[in-house]
Amino acid sequence: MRRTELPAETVTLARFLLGAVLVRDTPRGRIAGRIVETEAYLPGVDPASHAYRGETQRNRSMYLRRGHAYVYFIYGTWFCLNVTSEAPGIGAAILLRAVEPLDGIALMERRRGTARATDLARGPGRLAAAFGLDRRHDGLDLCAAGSELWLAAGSPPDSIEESVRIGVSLAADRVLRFFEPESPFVSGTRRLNERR
DNA sequence: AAGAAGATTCGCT
DNA sequence: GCGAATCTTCTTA
Repeated sequence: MRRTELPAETVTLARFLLGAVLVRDTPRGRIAGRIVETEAYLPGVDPASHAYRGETQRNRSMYLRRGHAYVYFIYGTWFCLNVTSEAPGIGAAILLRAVEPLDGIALMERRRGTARATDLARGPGRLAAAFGLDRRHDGLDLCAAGSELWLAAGSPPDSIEESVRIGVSLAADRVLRFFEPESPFVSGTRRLNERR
């Protein structure tokens, strides 16, 4: 698989990442999935972004140059993986919400405790769990040669659908979620043009 | 120092 | 559909 070059603007990157492949190379083998759902957390004024109130210990990685991993822990149980999206010093990122499992499916099944393909990585917490991601992966360069976790070129979706972001209470009306509408691996119930 | 909220998921009703 | 689980982080509600 070939590495990808990333576009330089957050929403553009959120759309670009659909169809790209997330890869983790572990001693037990390769885990890979095709990205089918993303959410943008914008630079500047975005009250829903972890970077809205400035840099803190937790969101430090969001300020890395585009193409780095920002992994955070939430609800006492789950990790979520983001791809940073702007220039160094600007806090912004794309949340990876769902992938279609491609490689390492047995590893994913073991980590997730299910064999149902559409439940392996549908939702950001499940995705990170299926890939075995945690704090160790925070700040990794997803475009670096030899990186354990990296982004590969894939196949672009036939079409892209948009909606409001899922699970956010602030700036809840902003249409910043992007997904492949035909994919059964997409999370959430808000599909197709729902823009509450 | 303490408390509330959170970019979620799962199981039960 | 609703609430619990579970704990880190930030704010001071």
